[in-house]
Amino acid sequence: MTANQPYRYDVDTTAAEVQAGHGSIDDGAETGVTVSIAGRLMLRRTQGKLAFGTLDDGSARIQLFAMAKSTPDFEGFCSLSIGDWIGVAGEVMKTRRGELSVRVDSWTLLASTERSFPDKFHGITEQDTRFRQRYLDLWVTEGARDTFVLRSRLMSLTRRFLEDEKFLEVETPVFHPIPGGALARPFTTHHNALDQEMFLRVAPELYLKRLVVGGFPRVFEIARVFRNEGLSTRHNPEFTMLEWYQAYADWNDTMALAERLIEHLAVELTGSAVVTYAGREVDLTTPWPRAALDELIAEHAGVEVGLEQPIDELRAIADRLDVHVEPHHGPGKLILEIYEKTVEPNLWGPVFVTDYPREVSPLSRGHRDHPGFTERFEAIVAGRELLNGFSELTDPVEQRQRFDEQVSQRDAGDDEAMVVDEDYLRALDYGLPPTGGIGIGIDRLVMLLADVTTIRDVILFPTLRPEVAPATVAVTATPGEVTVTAEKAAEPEGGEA
RNA sequence: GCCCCUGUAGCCAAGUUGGUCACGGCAGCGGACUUUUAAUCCGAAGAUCGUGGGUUCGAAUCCCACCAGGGGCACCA
Repeated sequence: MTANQPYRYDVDTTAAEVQAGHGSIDDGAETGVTVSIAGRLMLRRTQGKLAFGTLDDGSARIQLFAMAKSTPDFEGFCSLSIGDWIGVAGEVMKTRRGELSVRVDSWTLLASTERSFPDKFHGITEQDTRFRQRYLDLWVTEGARDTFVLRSRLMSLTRRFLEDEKFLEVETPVFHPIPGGALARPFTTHHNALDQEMFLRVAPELYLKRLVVGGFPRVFEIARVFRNEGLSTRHNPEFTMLEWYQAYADWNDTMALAERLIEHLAVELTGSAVVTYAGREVDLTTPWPRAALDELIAEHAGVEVGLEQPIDELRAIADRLDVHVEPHHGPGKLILEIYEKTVEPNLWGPVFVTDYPREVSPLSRGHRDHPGFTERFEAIVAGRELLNGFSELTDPVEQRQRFDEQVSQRDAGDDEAMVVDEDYLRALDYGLPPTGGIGIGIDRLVMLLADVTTIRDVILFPTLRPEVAPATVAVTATPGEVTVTAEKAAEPEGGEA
């Protein structure tokens, strides 16, 4: 059928526009308005000399009304398959039963489906089929498209918001010679020509701050980042992080801007600053409360913790609270672990948790009046960590010390600890002005505003094991040559690769 | 990485104390039908029961291993 496939088709409206423009006409009435639309045939009801179809063009569904006496190739129209792409031109009218329809005065098959579409009523229930064949899921699962439309609008609104604040959108490398900017295990890869091991970025942070050094005082990036960690309803190995850096600003400015952005997105996308997530309300109206991490521990766990306490005492508290402890954990890490165990599950938010220990915040500037802690904050919204920011550490000498501490932690067995980035230190040597910065998990923000509880419902193609065994797919080391031997792999298509 | 659950035609789905057990629906195929709405009606067809072993006279059903997915735990955002 593709042999006769037309090269193009003139479309002049959408199903949603037809519904919006003519929904109120009388039953059985005609409008005199002729439209041309295209999409997939999702339902079909033939009835002798009449046929009804349901066309979905991605915007909405609209009924097609065909009559043997006026529809060209009526037999052919009746034998279309569910899932076929067609273009239809005809008058907008309403049937006697009051269904707004486009009368099929002419129609064109644009593409036929060679595979049966899923059950027209039940759709797809197997989760992996939904993710692997998202192109079907988007058609047959109620609301599946809406989430991704919301995601797109969120991206667009975010860009506009930051641009209005005079931020410049930039793109920084995905291949990093040194992984940095977050405490996370990276993916590794190899560049043949350079014979160089490379890391996929775990965060764009260090490059973005280099750009502040370079004279862009307000920069942001919507960055796909990669972390070699487990999968869960809240984690996908590749995910999207918004980061921005603002010169001459501190963490207070950054918190204020972040809460304002999120309130703005909620109002624009859901119509209200009060959103419902998993059946429970979250009021995103600014300002959000701020609470120091050690004070929260005192409040929720009833214990006083401080960096001046002997490490054994902290270990004892951790043990008593059934907190997981590793030998290489210092006092700051212990306090963070105690917080995550005793406080975080009880927070719904929104709330800015502030004052993280220096030991676990190697890129954050020391707190101006809370020794041993930093001007770092995370926001908990709907019970989840949504963002992480701080007054940036600008002093190259102290930054080197922090890197060295990270190296010690790595040597002590923490494989998520950072390594020294000499070029970043060199950049700091040239002077980084006071700067506030932040990273916001975009996928989780979409989950919040779309009210979905699994990250796989906000990522079009989430990471899954391949359907074919990896061993059957061989990628040669020769540049430009990729050999795919898997049985189910796509057969070569003609034309350029 | 650990624990629990799931896997029956393109899709949905019954059957899991082992014995006409492969029920049924949608889609597809053939036919009827001039206002349907998951259209309806009639007819014919479609299944290595995730894969591979094992137990048994007999396995979708019991056992083992493996593959894939989901949920939870752990780690992170």
